[in-house]
Amino acid sequence: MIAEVIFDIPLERAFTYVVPPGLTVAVGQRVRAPLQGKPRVGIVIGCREGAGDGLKALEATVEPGPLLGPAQLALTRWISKESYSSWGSTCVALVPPLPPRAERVGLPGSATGSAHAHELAASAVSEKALLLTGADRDERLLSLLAEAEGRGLLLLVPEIGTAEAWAGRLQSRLGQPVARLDSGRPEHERWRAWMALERGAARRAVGTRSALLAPVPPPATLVLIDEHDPAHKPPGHPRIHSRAVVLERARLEGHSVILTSPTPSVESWWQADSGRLGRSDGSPGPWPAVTVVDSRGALRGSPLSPALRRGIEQTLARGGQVCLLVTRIASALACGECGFLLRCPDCGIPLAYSRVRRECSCRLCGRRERAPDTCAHCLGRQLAPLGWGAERAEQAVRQAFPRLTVARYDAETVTPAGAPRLRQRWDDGSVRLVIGTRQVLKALPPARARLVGVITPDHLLRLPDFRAGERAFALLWAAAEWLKDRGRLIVQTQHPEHYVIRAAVGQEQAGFYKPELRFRAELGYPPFRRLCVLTIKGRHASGARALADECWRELARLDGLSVYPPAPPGRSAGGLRWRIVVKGGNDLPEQLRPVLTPILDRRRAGPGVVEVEMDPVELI
DNA sequence: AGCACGCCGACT
DNA sequence: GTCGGCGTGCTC
Repeated sequence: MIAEVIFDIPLERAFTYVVPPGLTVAVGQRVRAPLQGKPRVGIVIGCREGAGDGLKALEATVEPGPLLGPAQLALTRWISKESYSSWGSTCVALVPPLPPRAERVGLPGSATGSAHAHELAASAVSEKALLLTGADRDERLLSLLAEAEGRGLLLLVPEIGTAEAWAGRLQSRLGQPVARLDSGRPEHERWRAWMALERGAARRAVGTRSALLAPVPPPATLVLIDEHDPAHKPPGHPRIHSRAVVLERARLEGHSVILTSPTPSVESWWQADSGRLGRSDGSPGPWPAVTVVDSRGALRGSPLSPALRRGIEQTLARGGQVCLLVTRIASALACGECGFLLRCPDCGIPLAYSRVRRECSCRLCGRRERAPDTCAHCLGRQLAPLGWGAERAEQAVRQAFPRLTVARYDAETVTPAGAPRLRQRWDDGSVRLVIGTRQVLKALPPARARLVGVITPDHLLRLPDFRAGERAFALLWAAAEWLKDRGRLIVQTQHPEHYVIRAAVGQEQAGFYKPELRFRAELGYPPFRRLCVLTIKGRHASGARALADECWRELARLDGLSVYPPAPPGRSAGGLRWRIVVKGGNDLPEQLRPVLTPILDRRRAGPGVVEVEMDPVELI
């Protein structure tokens, strides 16, 4: 007996092993096999009769039966083709963690098969998918799930923080235990939860990304919470949005889908507009009093306009709490004389400036360097931070309110372990004012908050990223929804007439989606066309340039695409790194395949490497 | 001659 | 992704 196995490596090929006597394996099963002399974990994708002369032998099976049925394997193949991630890395990323040592199946093992190794649905009978918006969406979701009592359920959240709350809510509403597959739980628990689903001992699960393929019996309901959240396309392989996977899985296996979001992605809104997705808007919900502060000509030296400063003083005097929102953690460093913006010489994006550490760092390549004293361009000495990142805003607020206890909440300052401590200090009122990025709204309860100040969303509105408006809209809407009608929302902006600002503060969704869809249609952005970004990295500037030109020439020969010429990411003259943006139709991955496959297959044999990002969430 | 480093092919 | 073989070039 011979088995074909794929591994977590960036290669499309499978490796062939002989199955030793006493071991039984099936397609979809997880196994250990030697690769480059060391045992590694892979997935069996094929079995056939044969002697297997000269082949190495499988070492062991990990579970007694397959983890992935035919339908899930077909889905992983689809994900791999859509995302240009190898089939092996796709499969390995989407199966549960390894079992605890005691539960491992050694030699010999027996293939028991799973309770429901799902076959492909005979006819794709996925009921119409539903998009839930509105302030009461969670409650309406729970009602829908209660009506579907007895069906399987897989509820996917964008990050671990919300998994616990959802598990609790489901349990108290539906009255049955919910399997936890989110990465917030220990590995052995996640493995056991997956196995319980496999056996049919559980049929409801809450999870994060790695639970996308969890075995729920069809027809089940697949729920994607906060479908607009960029966290649904996290770093790492496979590079694909969970929304796309959930919709395709439902089609293949015959599940139904519910997407929820206060501010749906423009893609999903459009799907609903064109009838491919049902939309249920629910009630608009309570809204805060909103003040839009026109900060044109102001805000040079302080993140606090007089109106916001007064608002903070009054809120504190009445015993309320304050949340100040920034749109990014770090500021950039710019020359006050010539306007030169300090960028990473390799990557071309502005370097993040930390005044505390007196250093600049690159978000892409991780390069760190001491903050310079003089401008490399004009030799001027007026280098100053640009924009209100969390660090700089915090310093300014501490200066303005020296006797106030101020806390900062963002990915850089708060560790998963430190979050409960801050939450405690917020709950007991020892922290009266918190400055943070949008995650702060999920981490802290709004009960005693009476003021939210958005320092400014202008940075988002001016980014050369077609999704920036959507992100600004989502931030403002989330801030208002958090506060409800308990307080005041103050937005400082130099663009008070911008449709993103007007729609958000006016609690009027159509005011955002209508002009946004028009803009995207005119310029050929999603959902009207699909995007792909190629990043070309070379060891030498000349090689990188040559490879970028080659990619560009080859792509330009394909029909039905718009291919933009190679450009350094960001605005500075690059060298080692180039970026090519491609626009195409719904089948963009297939359109690109004849050109990309030979180039990707060369790997490091060429003058550089090419990375493919389909459907990018941010273009910066 | 001896070693460090970087490049490149191979992985069953 | 990761390992190891091998060539270039520098040092003792």
